[in-house]
Amino acid sequence: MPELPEAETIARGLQAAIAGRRIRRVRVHRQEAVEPMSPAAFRCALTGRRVESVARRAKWIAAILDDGTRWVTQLRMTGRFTWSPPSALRAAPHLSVSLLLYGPQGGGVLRFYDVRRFGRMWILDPAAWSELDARLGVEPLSKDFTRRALAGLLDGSGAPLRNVLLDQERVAGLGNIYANEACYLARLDPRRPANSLDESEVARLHRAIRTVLRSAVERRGTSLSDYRDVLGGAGRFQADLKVYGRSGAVCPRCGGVVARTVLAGRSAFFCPGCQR
DNA sequence: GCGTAGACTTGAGGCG
DNA sequence: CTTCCTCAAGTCTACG
Repeated sequence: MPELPEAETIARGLQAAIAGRRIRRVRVHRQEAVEPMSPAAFRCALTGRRVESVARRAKWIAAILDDGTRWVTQLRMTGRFTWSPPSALRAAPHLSVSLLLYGPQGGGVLRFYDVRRFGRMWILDPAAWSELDARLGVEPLSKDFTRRALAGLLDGSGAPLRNVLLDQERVAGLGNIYANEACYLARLDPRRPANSLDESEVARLHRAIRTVLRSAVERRGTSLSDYRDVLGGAGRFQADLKVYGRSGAVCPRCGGVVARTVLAGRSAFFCPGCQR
């Protein structure tokens, strides 16, 4: 599911829902979700803590707690949060972790679901968080992500462009949907060796990455199947997809036919007519 | 060091 | 209708 725009939408939703509230109760329904911590240690680390704020880094969700630790979630493919009033509803299938939170304006239940069970949560002290943060590449919507910075990242690799854009140690937050869409918008063949781009092509790609991500954040992400925001709302960027998941469709720019190929074991979509 | 294949996991959709 | 096969938003590990 979630790439940068989906994680951003979820983080903003969590900030609105739980920032300032205190965690009263924690239940771990699937212990793999918190490994290598034990469920008991995880519950103990969170219970009684106040959530100061919630933000996104790359595709990770990080809540800062009042003891200085970070409660970090990696959503992977199908991880999903829901926020609901404490009274309401029973849990649905695939529930991994649930928390009860209260604040001055009342409380609610935060639930973490994950059909495919890849999603994980950790409690990190400041040093462990710094280590994680340092391992991740530049935020593509930050001002550190310059054309020059992108050129430097691409120069280091002869692998296909699409694969390099997926490398979280280079650019942090792009996943398969937006990497493919950015290549399309930049009119670049995703199979091109990353280090073969000239200056104007790098400039086009830089602009395309930012345009695609900003637009997808504004649309609250792409809902192809599982992804929903914390209140259950779908994203709307799926209507704007030009190539991802659209092999055989007509290219809206040149009238060619969108093709699918496999790069490093994952689908790549592009229009052979106008991506060079 | 670099790049790719495989593994993890469950469910949906296509095909016959 | 059932069965089998392929594929899926991510990332970590193991090889060549």
